[in-house]
Amino acid sequence: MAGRRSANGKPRMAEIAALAGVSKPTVSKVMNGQPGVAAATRERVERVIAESGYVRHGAARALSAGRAGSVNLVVKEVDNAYFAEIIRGVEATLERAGLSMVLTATHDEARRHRRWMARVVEHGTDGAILVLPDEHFAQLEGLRRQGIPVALVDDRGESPPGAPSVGATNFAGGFAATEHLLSLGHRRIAVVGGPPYKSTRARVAGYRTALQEAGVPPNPLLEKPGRFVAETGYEAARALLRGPEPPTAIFAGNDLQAMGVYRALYEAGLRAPEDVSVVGFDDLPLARLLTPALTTVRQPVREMGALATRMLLRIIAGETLESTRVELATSLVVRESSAPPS
Amino acid sequence: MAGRRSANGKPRMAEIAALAGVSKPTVSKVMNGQPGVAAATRERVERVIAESGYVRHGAARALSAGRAGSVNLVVKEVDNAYFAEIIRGVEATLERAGLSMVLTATHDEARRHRRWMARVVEHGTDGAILVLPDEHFAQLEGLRRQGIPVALVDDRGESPPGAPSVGATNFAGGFAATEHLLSLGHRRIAVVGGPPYKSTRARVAGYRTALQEAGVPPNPLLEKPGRFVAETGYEAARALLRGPEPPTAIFAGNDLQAMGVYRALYEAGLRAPEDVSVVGFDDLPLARLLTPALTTVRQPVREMGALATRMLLRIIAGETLESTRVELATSLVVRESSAPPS
DNA sequence: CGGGATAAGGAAACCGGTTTCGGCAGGTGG
DNA sequence: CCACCTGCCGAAACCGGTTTCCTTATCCCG
Repeated sequence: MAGRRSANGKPRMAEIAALAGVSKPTVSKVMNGQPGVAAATRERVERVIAESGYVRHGAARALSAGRAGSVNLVVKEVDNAYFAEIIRGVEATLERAGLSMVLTATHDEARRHRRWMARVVEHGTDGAILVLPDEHFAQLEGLRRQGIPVALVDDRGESPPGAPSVGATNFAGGFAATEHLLSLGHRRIAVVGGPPYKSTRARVAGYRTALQEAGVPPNPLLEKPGRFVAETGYEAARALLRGPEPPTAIFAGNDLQAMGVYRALYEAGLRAPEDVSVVGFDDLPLARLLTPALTTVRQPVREMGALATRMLLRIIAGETLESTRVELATSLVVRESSAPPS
Repeated sequence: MAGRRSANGKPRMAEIAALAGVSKPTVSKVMNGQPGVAAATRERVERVIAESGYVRHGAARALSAGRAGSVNLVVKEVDNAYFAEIIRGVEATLERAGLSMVLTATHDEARRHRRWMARVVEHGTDGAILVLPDEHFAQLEGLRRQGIPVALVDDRGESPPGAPSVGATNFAGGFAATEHLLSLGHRRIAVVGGPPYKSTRARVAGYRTALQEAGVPPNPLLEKPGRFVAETGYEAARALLRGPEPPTAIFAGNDLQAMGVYRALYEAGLRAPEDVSVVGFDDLPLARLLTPALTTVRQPVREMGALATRMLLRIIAGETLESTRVELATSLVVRESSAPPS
């Protein structure tokens, strides 16, 4: 009985076929835009589909066609503007390709690696995009051994061979930020670092190089460690401001840290940029909303997500990528938080 | 040949069965923890599974078992702290339940409704969570007619019957914020509204009621419309500050608008809270990071997402919910941006 | 007008699990 | 010693599409 509905009441392809007076394969061909169907037949089937509001059963499609129709995006945290921007870029690109996005958060807990990896694999996605992966090489390799194509965003520079990765020109960004402060006349420029990613180190390296080229001797007291959260920017700035020779400018490792720096200044009764200039990194949407609006190094985060997605889609499609590592350009965005020292 | 691998090289259940010297159904029972397997057999199968790193094929599982193992979360935008918090709450709850989260963004484009609805249905999720749905009743009804359980977060108050919805006590929040400002001695208190959601109107209603109870006559000039983006808070505040009788306090419709208010104050050379007190709504993570830290009405956004998810899971499990509408309590969080008028 | 090429469409196999149902072995009670 | 029950396990059907392959109808040209 082709006209019978499935248990949950959703119409099945066989029913559509019966209504249109054709067979299942013909309906399938119509829905997938494949040739081999007469124009009149095609139109008739399409009308029946439209009228009945028929939607294919995803799982069945995935099973028989071998594609899941979804890509898994793995981030550390969801509630973080940086990751949100990447999610946005990935989402937009997948949407255009007609794929769904499955979001997995690792919460940065090493012991959960196996869990989410199993989840990713079991959900049966067509590929995975990992952002700032902390995972060891071996675990990534495990994903790929399961036959799941992988693309990386802002990785630590240990990508397994064959997995494309998208980053930004962090060195150039750190250099530009520092050069900007130097050109304003600053000499005592502090920097707040981030976690030991390759990208973070490159930013600090750019900072050091810019100082060196300007003939400013390096000062270890002005280099503070941190993580990519506001608190560490706050702590670092507090320590710096209380130090023997407080800086006239602070280059924060990212925009969130810069917010922490703002807070430290606020509590100390100081103002940016009058007393201390502040420069961030990332140019998250909130950077321009802060008061004063934050001078920062723009990292095309959304585009990085979009590009990684496009690369992944090409791998899934079976194409071979010419370059497996791409770095998008950073650019300095001068706003209100930087000015010549008083 | 049970030992043969599938085209993509992933081991299949038949292979595992062969390795363990049992049949497919037995492996299936073991993996699903079903009875009818001797302890010794179970252990043997489990060892083989562990050793081979076998992971079930999600699509096949979804097809035959009738459950997809994923829930679709539909939001307007991904790169918005409010939605990010909800995503976080949903993600955590689903993760605990062993389900995957599929994220769909509507981008608030009415003409795309059919598109994402089709995507949601076709991906074959077990249920959907809609946040701040703009959709018409009929379209929501369409989703449910497809047999997809739905839960709503912060809806406009037109939920179709049977779909649970989670909100917050917006009226009480608006009331508390205004009462706080009144108790500080403010009388000229402005409010910036949001889009015409039920929840937004309730906030303004709370504001009006608080003023009324305090014997402060309503002043239409102090009520500005807006949307939930920083720009409208900025515009509204600018207009208010330039008006004939500028307010001594501004109650922004949400935290993003409050950032816009901050900017307007900054550009006017005014400070919060010395010149103008500012109160927000939501208590997004960034509220406490701003300078001055924002006094705001806390809305348990993450919990709202988590609760909606739990309700959805119960519907999926076939349970009947006793109450279909839940409102979580808001609470005033006093920080630095509010003080007595000077 | 006959034979080969081409296009349209359908029957059946298949994807990889889950579920149903029946068989068989071993234990128990009469 | 036999009938009956229980627990363990596997053969086969099934989920709802896609793909392969073959049949049939139509067309074209010598």
